[in-house]
Amino acid sequence: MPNENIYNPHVSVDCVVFGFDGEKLKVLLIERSITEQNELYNDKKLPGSIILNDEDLDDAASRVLTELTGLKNIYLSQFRSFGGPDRTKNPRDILWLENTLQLKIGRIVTVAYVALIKIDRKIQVKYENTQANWYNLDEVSAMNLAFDHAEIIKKGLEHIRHSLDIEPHLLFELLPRKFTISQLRSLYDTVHQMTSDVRNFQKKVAQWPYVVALDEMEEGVPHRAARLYKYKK
Amino acid sequence: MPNENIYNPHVSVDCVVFGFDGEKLKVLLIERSITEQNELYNDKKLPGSIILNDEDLDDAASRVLTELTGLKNIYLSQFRSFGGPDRTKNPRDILWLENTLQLKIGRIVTVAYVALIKIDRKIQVKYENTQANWYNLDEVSAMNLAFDHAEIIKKGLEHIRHSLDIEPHLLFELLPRKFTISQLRSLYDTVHQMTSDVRNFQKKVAQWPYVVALDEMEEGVPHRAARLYKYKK
DNA sequence: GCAAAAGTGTTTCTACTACACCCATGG
DNA sequence: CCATGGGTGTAGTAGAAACACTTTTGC
Repeated sequence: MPNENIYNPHVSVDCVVFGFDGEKLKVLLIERSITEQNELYNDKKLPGSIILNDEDLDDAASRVLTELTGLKNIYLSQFRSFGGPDRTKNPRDILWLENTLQLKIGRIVTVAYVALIKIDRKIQVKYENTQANWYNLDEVSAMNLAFDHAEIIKKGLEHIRHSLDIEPHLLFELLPRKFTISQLRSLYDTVHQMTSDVRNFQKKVAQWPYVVALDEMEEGVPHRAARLYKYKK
Repeated sequence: MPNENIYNPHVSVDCVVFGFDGEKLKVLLIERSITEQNELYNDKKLPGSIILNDEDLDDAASRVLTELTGLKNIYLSQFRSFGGPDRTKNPRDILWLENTLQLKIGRIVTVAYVALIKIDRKIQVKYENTQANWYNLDEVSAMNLAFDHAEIIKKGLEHIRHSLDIEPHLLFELLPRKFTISQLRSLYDTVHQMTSDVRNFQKKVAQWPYVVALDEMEEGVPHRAARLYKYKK
């Protein structure tokens, strides 16, 4: 198998890519099709890849994201590795791996990353015959997912909630460059699983020096237009 | 090489084991000796191991700790993986690995754990001809360490400071079963890199329901004896 | 009796909570 | 003119911070 000199088939990276559509947190999943005993089987998987020889883990995760979205400068953070000996034992997953990689596969330890992207950026969601789509996080538990990807998403969500809690700057990775306080509050509430008071929230962001008001208003809304703000590091 | 059926030589675990001696945080390191070109070379390394085939990552880390200390029920938490392609390229490290494991070694991705242990427990610090010792964390940066273990310790320290901050229960993993408020405060201050006020600290722990006063006092101290407390979950 | 650490209260300040009404705009 | 979401202030509470002296014990 020629790929053995290019790939390290013992370690992979997987990315839990989060977005925010104004109402809910979403995760980017790749559609997967497997023909198993002449039956076509569809499920989803996380964007990921086994690592290349001589490739650093962070670089592998960046590569996956760039190939998937066409974007650079995405917030990306390693959060956990998954290496249970059973995680690559589902026959469907083995079949898919060996077809995709043209490699004999044993146990794969995967290093998982979370990424945050602005869902409004027109991302190229196609990559090597794969189609990616955004899904609400609360739908994910009812889906068929490859490997232990359901578990990875769950842990990734916990991790990113915690990160967004202690590091509010990261919230702006999920919002458009220009946003209203309502959008920010909606995101904040979603992340913290609460409904915060409008006035108290305004006070809170007023003392975040990195949220600056613009001389611009929302347009095309059927009610009073809200002021736009931007994030300034 | 016969070990190939037992070990997975592509993935390892390393444990950053923290202790507290009453004054400073310490880390447990293993003395390593290498004979290189007829010269004996000494340095230190983290306790660790490549994983066994069909062994989960957490199990591998537990195994390392149990073999090292003889203890079970140690707080242990995965915090990060390190997989730079250069981390196993130092000739000294390669030599040591191949001698120790009797295996040809390529790149190894390591999954790092932090562990907390009560330094007073008489641990069996010997294991397979290795000798382990406690070192102050501020001395570590000046030491010769194997692989990228200096980096791993640094990241582990950051991680455990954060964990101890958001989860005060973990402080008691580092203290003796019976402790004084001073000891607890000293640990707290070390972790948080501050010097807290004595009275405010007493008030704070008074409302921690899991710190309970005992009917016992310190003994053998050349001043007023302090009350002893215990941690009750 | 003195050195050394234990133990104890009050005040201030700050951060978070609760709560209700008028405003601007599009249709 | 009405429906929809935007935007504003005050009072109360709870938790953290500042701050100094008396107590106990061994030597």
